[in-house]
Amino acid sequence: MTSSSQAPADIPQDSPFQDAASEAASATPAATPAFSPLYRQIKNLLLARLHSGEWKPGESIPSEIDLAAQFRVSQGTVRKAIDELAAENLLMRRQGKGTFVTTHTERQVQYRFLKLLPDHDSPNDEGRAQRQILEFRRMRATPQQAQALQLPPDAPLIHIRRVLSFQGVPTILEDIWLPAHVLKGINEDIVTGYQGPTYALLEEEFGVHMVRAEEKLKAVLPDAEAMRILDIPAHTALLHVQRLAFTYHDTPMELRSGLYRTDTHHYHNELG
Amino acid sequence: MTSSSQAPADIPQDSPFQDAASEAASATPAATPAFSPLYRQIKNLLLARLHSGEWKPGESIPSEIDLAAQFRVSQGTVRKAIDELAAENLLMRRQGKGTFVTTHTERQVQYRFLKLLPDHDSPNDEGRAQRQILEFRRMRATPQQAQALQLPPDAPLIHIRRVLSFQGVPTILEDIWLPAHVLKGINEDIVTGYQGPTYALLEEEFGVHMVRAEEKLKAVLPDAEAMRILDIPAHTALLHVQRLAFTYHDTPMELRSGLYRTDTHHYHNELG
DNA sequence: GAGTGGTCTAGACCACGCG
DNA sequence: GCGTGGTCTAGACCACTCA
Repeated sequence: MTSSSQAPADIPQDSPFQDAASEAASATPAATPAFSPLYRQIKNLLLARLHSGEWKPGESIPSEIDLAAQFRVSQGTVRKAIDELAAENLLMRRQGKGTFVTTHTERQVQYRFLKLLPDHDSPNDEGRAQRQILEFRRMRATPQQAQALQLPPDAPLIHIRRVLSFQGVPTILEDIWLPAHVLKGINEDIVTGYQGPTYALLEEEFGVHMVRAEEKLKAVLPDAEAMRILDIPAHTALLHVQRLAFTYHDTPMELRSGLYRTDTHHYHNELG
Repeated sequence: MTSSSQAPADIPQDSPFQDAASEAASATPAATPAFSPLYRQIKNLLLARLHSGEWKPGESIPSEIDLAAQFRVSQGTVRKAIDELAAENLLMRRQGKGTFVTTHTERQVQYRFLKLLPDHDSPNDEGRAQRQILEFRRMRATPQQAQALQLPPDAPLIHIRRVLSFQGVPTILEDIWLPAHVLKGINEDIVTGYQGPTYALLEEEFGVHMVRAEEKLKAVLPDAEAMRILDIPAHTALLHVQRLAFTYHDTPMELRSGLYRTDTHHYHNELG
């Protein structure tokens, strides 16, 4: 192997590594020098294959040695690429078993994005929330919604309104908006009948995998409907949580607006 | 030290990389000793030196090659230890320059733990918050406080009450409790006179470095005093943020209780 | 040009899960 | 016992910073 380039020498010329490596190595005219190490290019290839659905949530991907052979790089380089994807919660490593595509279906990580916890551990845990769908309808995006979801104006949306109850107490009133075009065949029965987290449903039925989210929190007072649905008096302050959730490649895929009761629960956050 | 042994000279005898002979010689405890890789032991040694104050915030630590020589391990092993510390925001790497101890003093990361952002980017940013100390006093920990801070009952605390204003508008009313025994020589003038984040003060004056924190959020209504200080009507819901901040080794060092106005600001959070 | 972190390799071996 | 991820080494070279 030549010492002039770290790129694998015996890769055919149409290999993406050839291009990427020589691009980085050759004196780029101007604009973006933006050196991209080999492991990051591998990472992007893995990302593309994840996004393409070649490996589905819950499945295992090829072993590090296999991938290293496929890409003609060393195991260490593949390893570093996987490390980053694991750090972003896209992959999960299990020693002795393999590397798996993250899923919202597994018990372990089912409620990754739900930060509301009971103030005191309830002895009778009941597992988790009970869901009740209040509304399911098709609508057109408002300008704000279209902008947030990066959709054209008036794009068709699915709107779901629901209540989550813990131990029989209605605690979260939530509106969810999703782009209709990615949820082919969705209907109220599917949503109502599904047991388990919304993101698990999206994953299983529509191949939409939520990867990360941003939330904006405010303290608010309930309107008449929220008072009624959550069964609370007017002077109960609520936590308003607006969420924008993303799938691969930072594509926004869900808008969510929730009202959380915080008299018996709290929103938990870790600061690093 | 010969090169035949994997065990570095400075590492305690419990290194799992000791050869079979010494492993057999040392009495292995009954309970599973929970295998700890070499790089994690290195990490703990670095952590100890950080905690000891040998390397102060803002300073650089020895180069990877130096450390590798000191610990008699390869650069890659030191590197992995530093990687983890950098991921935990204890160290910061700067290519070409060195590895530095994280500090709350630097502009870049000054407000790491403040998640309250203006709803709209204000054209006149003003930099950051104005602080006003309302109260500084010594007190004894309540049972709850003592428990949270892992202190003996009635342990002496410093209590600071203050208001943070953004662009002249009082926005955060905050109570801070700190163990008095680690803040030798603290007085009201030091606190009042200091410009900059509280954690920068603690770092510079008392060598206390906050590393991470946990927050519990609730929506509440203001009491009379909060209404007066924040200049808001009774029907303004506020975000109540209770924080427990930790220094090295997960030692709790600060208890904080804040009321945030969220009519013009919001609490921003990223979910991974 | 010297020094630092960052990348990559090839090979060896260890810990773990499972049939 | 085999295959998987996980650790560790030694050495080479690249990218960046600064004197």
